[in-house]
Amino acid sequence: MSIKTVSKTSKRQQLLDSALTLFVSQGIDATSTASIAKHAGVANGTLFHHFSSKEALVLALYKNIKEDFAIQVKPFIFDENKLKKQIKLVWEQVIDWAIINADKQQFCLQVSQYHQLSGQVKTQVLTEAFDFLPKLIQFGQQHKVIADYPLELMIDNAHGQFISSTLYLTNNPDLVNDTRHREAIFEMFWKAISV
Amino acid sequence: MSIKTVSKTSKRQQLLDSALTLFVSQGIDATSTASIAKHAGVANGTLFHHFSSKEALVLALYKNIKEDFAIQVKPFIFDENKLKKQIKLVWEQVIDWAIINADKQQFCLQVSQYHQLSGQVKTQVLTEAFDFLPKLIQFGQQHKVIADYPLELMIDNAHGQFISSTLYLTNNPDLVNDTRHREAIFEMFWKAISV
DNA sequence: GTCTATAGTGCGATAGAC
DNA sequence: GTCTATCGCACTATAGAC
Repeated sequence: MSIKTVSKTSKRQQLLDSALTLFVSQGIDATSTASIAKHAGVANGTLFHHFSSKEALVLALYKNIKEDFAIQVKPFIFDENKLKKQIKLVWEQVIDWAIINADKQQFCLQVSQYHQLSGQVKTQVLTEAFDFLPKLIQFGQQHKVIADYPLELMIDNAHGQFISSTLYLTNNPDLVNDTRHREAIFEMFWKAISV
Repeated sequence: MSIKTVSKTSKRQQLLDSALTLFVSQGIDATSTASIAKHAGVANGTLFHHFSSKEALVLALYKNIKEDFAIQVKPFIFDENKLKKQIKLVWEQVIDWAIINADKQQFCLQVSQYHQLSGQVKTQVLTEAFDFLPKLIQFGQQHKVIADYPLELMIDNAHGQFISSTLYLTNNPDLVNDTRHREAIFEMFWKAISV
């Protein structure tokens, strides 16, 4: 890897990092491309060399985050005898990721209401990154551990409970390591989706 | 009520109606005050006579919607012997409202990510309008029908499941009257919050 | 209370030198 | 690949006539 390549990657990454910081603190629309470049310590025009438009920057950031997130929490094998434990582990990992990466989680919520990106594109990013989710649910349904409600509905419900749980913990940081609250959060989720 | 007053109320309401339509189809930030005035059939400056700023317009619209919503679904008395039925009724009313008023529901989601309005103001609107919600949950907990998880957590969880359920039905309009799906939606919610 | 006209600002994106 | 400089446009909010 040449020095040039390192420099290239670096400026691009600096722009992504600065964009995340500013988007989360000000909102996406309220953050100008000029302010992102300034915060990243690069020139105005450099941003448009790496990203063809502001929308393209937002999408690239969104994709990076969701793909990293999915890789970190993806379980590789399903074990029918330990399925509840396995799902609990995934659930706790997912919650922990969202607490530790509160800024990235917040940005993803912003993107969900960012009209300049089409719903189709956003859905595609999600379904490609989280392809293991339908498999895990169907596996649980086949082994009579997960209730057999419609698949899409269960995914949306799980997503909704994930978001509300992480918002709750982010707004009450002192409860992140409180066993009673963490157990209650998982219990509600588990009772909802299990047989 | 004089003709003048009627006319005043009318233009103001036309502005609110047009704002809702344009916000939902384009996003709040992407909708200019000029385009709202044009859509409402009034002059540019008239908007700023009724609302001191764009933010004030957004807040007024948000308050109107949340207060109307809360009034429509608020139960007046709690009956310990029919509590599950009563909660199911409220739940179905709440879901039905969000489906019928899909634009208003969508706008509320946009507001939740609208940084120009402080989180404090938004929370205040919600807690004042939905003051019956903590009372209902605590009543259920006292009568051993609702699980005694922390109150705020249950409210957030219910809110999360409400949002995911209405998104699911809005994206799949043919399922709105499908009994299997509607039952599954309530069952997940009920299992999560009940003892 | 409603209008027209516009002030004043800040934005996304491009051009062209290095 | 990075920079400086800037174009052209759209926006919020105000001023002042009616």
